[in-house]
Amino acid sequence: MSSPDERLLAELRKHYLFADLSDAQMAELRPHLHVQAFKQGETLFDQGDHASSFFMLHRGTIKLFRVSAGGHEKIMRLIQAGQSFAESVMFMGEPRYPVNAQGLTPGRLVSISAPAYMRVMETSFATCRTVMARMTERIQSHWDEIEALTLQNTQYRIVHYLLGLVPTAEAPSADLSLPTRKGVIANHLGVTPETLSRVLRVLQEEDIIRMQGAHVHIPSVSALRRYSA
Amino acid sequence: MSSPDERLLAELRKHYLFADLSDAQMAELRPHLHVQAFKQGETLFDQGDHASSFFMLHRGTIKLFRVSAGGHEKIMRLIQAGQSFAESVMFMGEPRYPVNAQGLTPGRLVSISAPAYMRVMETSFATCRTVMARMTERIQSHWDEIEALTLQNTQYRIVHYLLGLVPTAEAPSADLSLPTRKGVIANHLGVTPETLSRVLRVLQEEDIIRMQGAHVHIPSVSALRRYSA
DNA sequence: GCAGGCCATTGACCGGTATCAAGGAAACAG
DNA sequence: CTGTTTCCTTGATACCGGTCAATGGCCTGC
Repeated sequence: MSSPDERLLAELRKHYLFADLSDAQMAELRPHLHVQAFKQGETLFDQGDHASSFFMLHRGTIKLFRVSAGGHEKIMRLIQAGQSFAESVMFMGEPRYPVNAQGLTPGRLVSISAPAYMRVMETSFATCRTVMARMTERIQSHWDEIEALTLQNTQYRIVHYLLGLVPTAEAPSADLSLPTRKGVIANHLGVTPETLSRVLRVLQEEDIIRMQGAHVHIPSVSALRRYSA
Repeated sequence: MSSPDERLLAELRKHYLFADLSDAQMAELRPHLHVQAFKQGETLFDQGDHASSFFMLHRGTIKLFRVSAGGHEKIMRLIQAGQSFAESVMFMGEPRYPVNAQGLTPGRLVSISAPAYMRVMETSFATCRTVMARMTERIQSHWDEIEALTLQNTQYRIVHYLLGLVPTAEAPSADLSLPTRKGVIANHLGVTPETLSRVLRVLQEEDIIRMQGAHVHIPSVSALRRYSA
């Protein structure tokens, strides 16, 4: 746990949470930022924990998840380097983390004091507006997920997940790497690893995709897109 | 389509969108508010429509829903009198409604010009903060819904829906009316009307609830709560 | 190089929920 | 009051995806 150096600070300013802040505002915030390393499998916080900070992930991968009464786990969100998470604790009367967070890999993150950031935001409507815009995007994506869970079958969800990983939307073909283990992806999509495996096999048998470990080759993105219609 | 009268204006000010505004701010907003009646079954907007306003429902019930490629419908949210909806269009670069909206009953609503409200919000951090807090609540409820869809069976979801309708959390027993038709509720919960009917029958056979049309009597709320564990 | 562990795959089976189809009850119009 | 419509209920059946169990592949550490 230490303060971020100049280099990291410069990187932070590219993130939407800090992009619109003045140098003075940034300086005010600086003492309330802390860098923290974590190990693979390390618990960062548990659902229900009292929350005074939110985070920006610098290196590594984190899963945000909930656990059912029956002990089953559902990954709500996978956090990759450069993404922030748990900003919402800023706006809670009794701030508690709504999910568990655990490192999927070792990594480093920056914790941001929620009250301190809130004070700065009070003097930056531009930041306010950006934060609200991001929250709106998240709400949209939740609606998309709820729609997919109720209206579409698993094959559709898996195909759409793959399409979401395609780097450039226009290119006719694509090559991509799965961002994490297949079991984790399956859980995130709300299916079992067995089902994911079976669907991917069908896609390979139909020559829609080709796989080699975590590497996926899509000869025709439009063919894959047609497949989910 | 007309301007709201004094009485309605006073009612609006109880709503979180207007509660923190000064008289001057309210006066500035007034020309950008419009009252509008709608009929049962009337479409208020379609998903993808260009959006320059959001709404506050004054009387009646509205469904926000999406339609799958196969023509199936999923109700994302049921709006009751006093609730606002589609505020998020304020924060979009290219504002388009993310769902369809249709009247389930006849009713009246107030439309609010998104850019006008945004201008006012710029001068009221208190309102900003409240809006962000509401968005946070919505995000939480989406997470709850996603968790329920992936981690819990339909009986659990239905029981929890009933528990959410109980007026006072403390009372040992409860009486309540379903807010709309059962088919609509079933769709909102992501099940078929047949399944809802069957689950409700089981709950009645086990003497957990008693039903008479849209009226539900719960002899023991804690027994019902235990039922979903 | 070999043993052990983790992860992915494959197969057999089961169960929950949707679907299809029919009947019944309540609301509504004439 | 009666016919009509809409909604709810009930039953029979099908199917998707989960669960359980076994195998195989890859990586790691010794």
